[in-house]
Amino acid sequence: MASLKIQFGKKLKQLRSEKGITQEELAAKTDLTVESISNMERGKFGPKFDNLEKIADVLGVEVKWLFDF
Amino acid sequence: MASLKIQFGKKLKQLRSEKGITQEELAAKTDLTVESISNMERGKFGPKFDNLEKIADVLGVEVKWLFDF
DNA sequence: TGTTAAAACGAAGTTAAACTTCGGGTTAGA
DNA sequence: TCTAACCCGAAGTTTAACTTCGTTTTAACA
Repeated sequence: MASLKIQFGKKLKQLRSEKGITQEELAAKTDLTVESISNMERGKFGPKFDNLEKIADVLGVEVKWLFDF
Repeated sequence: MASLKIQFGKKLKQLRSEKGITQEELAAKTDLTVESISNMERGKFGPKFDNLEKIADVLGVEVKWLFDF
């Protein structure tokens, strides 16, 4: 079973794609860099708590759906 | 609407209580201190990603249920 | 009332993971 | 080709998570 970071990354990428927004747009709206978003989607690291909330807000989903896998 | 840390903290406390385990037991099984667990439950800070996974494991729930509120 | 376990709480210091920056490489589509 | 979007590694920075120490509170119980 893949690690939580990997699973979270895949879900993040999936939800972002479904919303039709780019990594750059997500980065801008969360005050993060594109590299950080990329790293999250590839499971290199997970977001800290405050950014988890920001990401969910921008994607327009509840946090729990980022962990629905 | 309460912040994510506050909501998460309340949910953590609720799930831990339901399982009938103390903060000390949870701390021991997650390699954290009692103070850290206490701080999380009171919304002072959220766990980092790796510890989020550990906490869910010890409580015997999927991560997403820690964000179900 | 007195005792104890469990948890709350604050302050101050440490650590490590999140995050950035820089550079180059890959993929997919027009 | 050309370009937008994304991948990827390495090295440095930042800051929130985490610890440590100490005190206080709460609730349950003899």
